[in-house]
Amino acid sequence: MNKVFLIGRLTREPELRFTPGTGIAVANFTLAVDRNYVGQDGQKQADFIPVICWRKLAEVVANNLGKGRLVAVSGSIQTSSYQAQDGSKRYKVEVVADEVKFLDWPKDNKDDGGVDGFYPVDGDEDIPFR
Amino acid sequence: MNKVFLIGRLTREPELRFTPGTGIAVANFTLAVDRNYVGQDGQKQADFIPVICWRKLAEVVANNLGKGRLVAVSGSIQTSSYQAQDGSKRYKVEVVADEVKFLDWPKDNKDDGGVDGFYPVDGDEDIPFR
Amino acid sequence: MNKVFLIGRLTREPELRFTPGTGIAVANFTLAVDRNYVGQDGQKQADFIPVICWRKLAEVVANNLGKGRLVAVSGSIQTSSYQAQDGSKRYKVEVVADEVKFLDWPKDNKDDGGVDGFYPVDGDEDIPFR
Amino acid sequence: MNKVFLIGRLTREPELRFTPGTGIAVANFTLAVDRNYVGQDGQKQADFIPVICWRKLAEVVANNLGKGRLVAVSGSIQTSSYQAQDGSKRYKVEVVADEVKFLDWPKDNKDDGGVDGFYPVDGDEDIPFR
DNA sequence: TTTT
DNA sequence: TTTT
Repeated sequence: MNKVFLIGRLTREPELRFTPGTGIAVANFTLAVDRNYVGQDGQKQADFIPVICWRKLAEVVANNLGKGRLVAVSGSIQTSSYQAQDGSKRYKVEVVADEVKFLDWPKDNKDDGGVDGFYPVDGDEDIPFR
Repeated sequence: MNKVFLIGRLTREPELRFTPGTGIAVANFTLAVDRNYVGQDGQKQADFIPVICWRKLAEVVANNLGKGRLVAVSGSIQTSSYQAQDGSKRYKVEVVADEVKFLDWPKDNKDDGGVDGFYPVDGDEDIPFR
Repeated sequence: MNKVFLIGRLTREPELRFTPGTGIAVANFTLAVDRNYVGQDGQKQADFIPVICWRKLAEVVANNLGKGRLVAVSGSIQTSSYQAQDGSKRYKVEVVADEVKFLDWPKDNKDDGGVDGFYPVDGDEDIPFR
Repeated sequence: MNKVFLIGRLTREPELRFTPGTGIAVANFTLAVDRNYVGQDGQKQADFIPVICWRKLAEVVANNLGKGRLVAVSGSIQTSSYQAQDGSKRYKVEVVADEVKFLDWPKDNKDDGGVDGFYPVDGDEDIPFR
């Protein structure tokens, strides 16, 4: 069992890429998740969690989310290792999202029509994926 | 919201340390969490997740767990940054445990007496903490 | 381990009561949580989950939330049994909240001033409790 | 979002049934989940949570689990209403499992062969489902 | 109706 | 008895 639930805001635009041979969509973003407590010396009060998602979910995320947007993410923790430029082994820990739920919608958003009624209004729209 | 649930096995003995000035106990271990799927090319089938715990929980973990033990962990994801030896900034992602539940007990364990039947057998013992 | 995470909307005002002798605050509400799928025959598309909370959290909830508000709840499932009016034994299953995070704020809300910008806007406000 | 994680023991054998027309497998069981705290007056220290599962998972559960077995369940809370015998409306709250992980294996178990190597040993075996 |  |  490996389950994660996060609610936080994107620190920047998601990055969308495609796997070289197979052309599968991958999106990366960082989620700023506020801590409930404050550091005794005013230190960092948020965790900045790297999130990755794949395929249809990657595209929905890349096409609909931007810096500052509030989302809920469910998924799991994935670890991997890779070779750094200096040849040393480095370890990566990130969250693989399998659901991303939009929890707000920009107030100044003008585009509130949307094709064929699909439109993530009021955070009550689930992302179709997989 | 920042919630994590893991079930897996310790890859080695937990490391117990104490904070310099204040002497607060900290334990670190890595949890091997099996994936449900297998890589198409026989790749890695487990995630190796760094876990940290504090105070009483750190001591209970260090005194009772060892390599191969099966546990359930609940907690949250914590990120931090630090200076690497070469001066570059590096990022760390780990799980801060706030509950660790023992789910097995070594079969070859001889010490199965304990006062008045109190003994963390069968994974039904909750770790008192905080 | 007994952990629950929900995101949904209140179906009505929370009910605030106090325990008879001790005067401890208790609040009850129902959370409508949309399902991701639709019934093949247009059946119910939401679960209506009973939630209870205690003490300070009960008061914050009762004083700040109303019908239609979007929240995230973390807690656990609690079961109990009781005597029905006809003397038969009945079983109750509900969620005991230990965190409630506000995820929206009513649009027509006039009270958006607050001292020095502190105001639970944008779902980024954590409920202090316990 | 509607997510549940439980670790507990079955209070009895699972019940396996099949839907009337379509013959889909359904299994029901109750999970006894110990509470971390004790009632001030020695009250109940466990929650008895109704769990339902479907199809392949229902069959695996019914064929492999019995009273007292320790499992981890992930799933969601589902509510429904029905007509009681006296005509009154009654509400049901239960957990729909989508993963069940075996965490122990009976000590006195003689049947440790199993067809084609499939055998839930050491709690490290995931239930294949869906 | 409750498990260890 | 159900929310948007």
